[in-house]
Amino acid sequence: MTIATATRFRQVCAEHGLTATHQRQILFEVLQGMTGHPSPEKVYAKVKRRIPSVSLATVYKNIHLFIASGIFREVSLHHGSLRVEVNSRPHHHLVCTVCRSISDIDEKDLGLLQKPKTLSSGFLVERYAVDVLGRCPSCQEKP
Amino acid sequence: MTIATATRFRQVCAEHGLTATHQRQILFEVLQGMTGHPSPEKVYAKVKRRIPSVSLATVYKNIHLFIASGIFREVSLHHGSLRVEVNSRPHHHLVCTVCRSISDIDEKDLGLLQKPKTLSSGFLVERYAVDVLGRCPSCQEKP
DNA sequence: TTACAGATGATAAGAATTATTGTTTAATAA
DNA sequence: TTATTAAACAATAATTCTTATCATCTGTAA
Ligand SMILES: [Mn+2]
Ligand SMILES: [Mn+2]
Ligand SMILES: [Zn+2]
Ligand SMILES: [Zn+2]
Repeated sequence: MTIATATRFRQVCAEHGLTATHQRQILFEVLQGMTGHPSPEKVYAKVKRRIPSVSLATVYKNIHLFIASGIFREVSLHHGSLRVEVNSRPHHHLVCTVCRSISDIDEKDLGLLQKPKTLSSGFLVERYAVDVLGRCPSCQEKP
Repeated sequence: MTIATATRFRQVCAEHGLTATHQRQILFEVLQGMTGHPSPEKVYAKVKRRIPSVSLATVYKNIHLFIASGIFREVSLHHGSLRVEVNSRPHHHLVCTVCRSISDIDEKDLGLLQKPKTLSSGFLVERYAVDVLGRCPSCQEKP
């Protein structure tokens, strides 16, 4: 870790009211150096190289803390348990970032996309799934 | 169950090459009668009212079977484990429906949306997350 | 009707995540 | 600097969700 990195980490912690612990700093640096969408286990493996005594629970807790603070995001808000889609109409989803409730919105009511069927990357498109992220009516009351 | 429903179920099974068992029929009817995005436990509870001896494992297995056959969908392809987003640029995701790999696509390269900031439903929009579902290059080889 | 591949129910096992608890540490003020 | 204390930590038990195993049963087609 460079002095600059360390300083920036302390700044980030100050901004979000977090205690600047050694474990958090290494986790922060490890995450910044990773690509893709790593799992907690993958992150843990990397942190452990630099802090052999680190606990998996600490990695989980601090990933959640970083996410709650907005320092990092999670890839998907619905990574929990399996849910069955029983609505056969073409539709998308309104996902509340606070309570994680999911409600349907008809494709036409969203009215926003012209969907390219091919992408330069060689990916064969089947369909688009849009999550509109935000706050549901009942979660707008408390700030 | 009406005769019509039973007949339609047999037809669906025939189309997809599935054995038409009693458990599957009740599951099918229960799913069709539900709204929202039920969990396997919720579905199990309803099936159990009509077949008290049914096993949770059977419900899981047949939900997966229905999904694999395309009779129902799952709400999200990434409902597995937590993944950290370490890419801070505005981007969306290409999700392979076969191997479930997730790769990034820059917002501008997707180039498709004009995003309404308000929705009639009273939902407060923060941002949009688009999953482009389809087949990644390596999964296009096998049909 | 019978044979049998495939489905079911009971339950053990596994994977991912969270809770608990005793110990250690970072921040702050004397 | 050192003492104080709330917060964070490591270790690990517990919980939740899902899948695997296996003995028994059943739907299908000959
Ligand atoms: Mn839906
Ligand atoms: Mn991404
Ligand atoms: Zn909400
Ligand atoms: Zn693929």
